[in-house]
Amino acid sequence: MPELPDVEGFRRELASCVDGRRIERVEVADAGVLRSVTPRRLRQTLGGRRLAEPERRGKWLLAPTDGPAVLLLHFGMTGRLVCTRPGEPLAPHDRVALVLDDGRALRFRDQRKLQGVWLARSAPEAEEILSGQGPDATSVSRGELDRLLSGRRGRVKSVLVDQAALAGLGNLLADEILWRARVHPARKADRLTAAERHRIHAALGRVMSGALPAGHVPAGPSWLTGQRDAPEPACPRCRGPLRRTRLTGRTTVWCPRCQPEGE
DNA sequence: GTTTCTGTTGTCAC
DNA sequence: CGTGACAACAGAAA
Repeated sequence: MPELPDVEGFRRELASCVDGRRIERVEVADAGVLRSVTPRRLRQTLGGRRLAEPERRGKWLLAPTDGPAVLLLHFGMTGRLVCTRPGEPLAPHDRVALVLDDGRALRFRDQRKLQGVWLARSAPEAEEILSGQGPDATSVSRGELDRLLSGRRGRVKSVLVDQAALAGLGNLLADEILWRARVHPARKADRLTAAERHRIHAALGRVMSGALPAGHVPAGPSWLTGQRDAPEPACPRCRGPLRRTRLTGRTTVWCPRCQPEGE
């Protein structure tokens, strides 16, 4: 699921669910998702507290408590947040539940447990966990992106999905952005022209404004993402066949006509 | 029935 | 810097 827009959706889900409620208790169904905290400390730290306004940073979700501690969530490939009604039975992959004082619960549901739940003792400790991330993809300026791309010798797609360079983009979004910008994903980042870098920045903005309100990468007919899993994927722009290859170990979809390899 | 592959996330060794 | 293995798991493909 989660790339930046999905996490933005989870942020809204968390905010509306927890909304001023007290956490009555914490249930850890599978401690395998706990990363910097024991079940006991999670229960003791969060029990009786309220969560403040949550914030998204790249693919991370931060939920400060009304104490010094900060809850951090990372969803990996299969994680999500759900707000359940009182008495809702535990779903197979519910790993952690924050049960609220009205019986509803915020649940961290995650099949594969590739990432998980962190608990920082303080705001600076939370920042420490996030350090090393590049600027958030929603707010990167044209100049910043220019410098970022110009200074890297790897392929442009690898740079876009590198969280240390730019935070928030994943496999689908990177393909979507490059397709809209008409730039081949395997182009060397430092050999892009200024015009191409500009197009990437513009496409980034358009893709974000389309995906953020939706809370996921849209798969509509005008989106490359809508074609990803089709048996014979066709370019929504030129109708030509899309190609599927592997780049940096990830499936990459692009249009050979709209995104020529050369130049 | 069983094995193999794939995947919206990462890290690590080479 | 790039590539591949791996982590953990389900569902589809072979």
